[in-house]
Amino acid sequence: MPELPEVETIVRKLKSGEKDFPRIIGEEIKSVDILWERSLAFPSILEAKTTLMGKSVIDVSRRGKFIIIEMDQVYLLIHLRMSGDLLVLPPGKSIDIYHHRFILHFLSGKDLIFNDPRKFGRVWLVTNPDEVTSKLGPDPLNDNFSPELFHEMLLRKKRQLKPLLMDQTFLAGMGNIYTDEALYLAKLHPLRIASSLSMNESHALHHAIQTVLNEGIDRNGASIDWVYRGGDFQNHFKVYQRKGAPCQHCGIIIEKTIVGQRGTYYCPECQKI
DNA sequence: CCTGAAACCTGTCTGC
DNA sequence: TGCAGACAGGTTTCAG
Repeated sequence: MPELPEVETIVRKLKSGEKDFPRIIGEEIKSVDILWERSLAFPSILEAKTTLMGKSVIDVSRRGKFIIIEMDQVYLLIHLRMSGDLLVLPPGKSIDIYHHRFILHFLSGKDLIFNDPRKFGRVWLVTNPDEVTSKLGPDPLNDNFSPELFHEMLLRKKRQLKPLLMDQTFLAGMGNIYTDEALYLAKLHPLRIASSLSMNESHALHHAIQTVLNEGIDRNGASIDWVYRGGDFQNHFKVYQRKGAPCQHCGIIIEKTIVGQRGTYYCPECQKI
């Protein structure tokens, strides 16, 4: 389920809490369960459990699609990949452990659960988040991500726009849905070569990226199929999963193709190459 | 540097 | 009803 808006939504819930999802700031760890060993990317299970015991949560933040849980002298990083999700159970509440991979039990009785049916998600325990996130490109919602910077970044790349925008070392946070939506908003074909964009086209794409991400966050992310629930953005897609439906701008039928092994939706009239 | 394919996984949906 | 095959919000690795 997770692209930047879905991850941001989860981070905000972890920090502030809401009904049936209590906050975890200040919570002290009593014990750790690791139910699928490969979910822990680093370090060893023994070392992770030993280190985490007795630590308290100081803050929760996001870098690209990584969730960063700060504790004393150590950081827990979580990447949800394709099917991961986080939930926090109030004291006394339990749930079927189907697909649970990693659990932090807090002294208060709350549980932080990493649920991940497809087992692609990963957890890291490191003393410095940079050990995991240093290769990421700029965050598209960060103040330092200016239209001018973006244009310079694009000029240096002779790559197709769609795979480039999804490359986390280029830009951190875009995934398949929001990339298609942003390219549609900017009226750019997914196969356009990045270095061929004019200043106006770069700026339009910059604006489109921030617009779709902010709308996604405002709507608490997108819920699709059986994986993620809670968000509303799926009801506002302009092209994603709208193959065969008319473009809201020109009325031409939305098409689907494959780009970089990913299903790609676009309007052949509004997004000419 | 860039592209495409395969691998890592389970669940759901479609079509025969 | 059953079953094979396609497909799914991501990333890494490898061949060319």
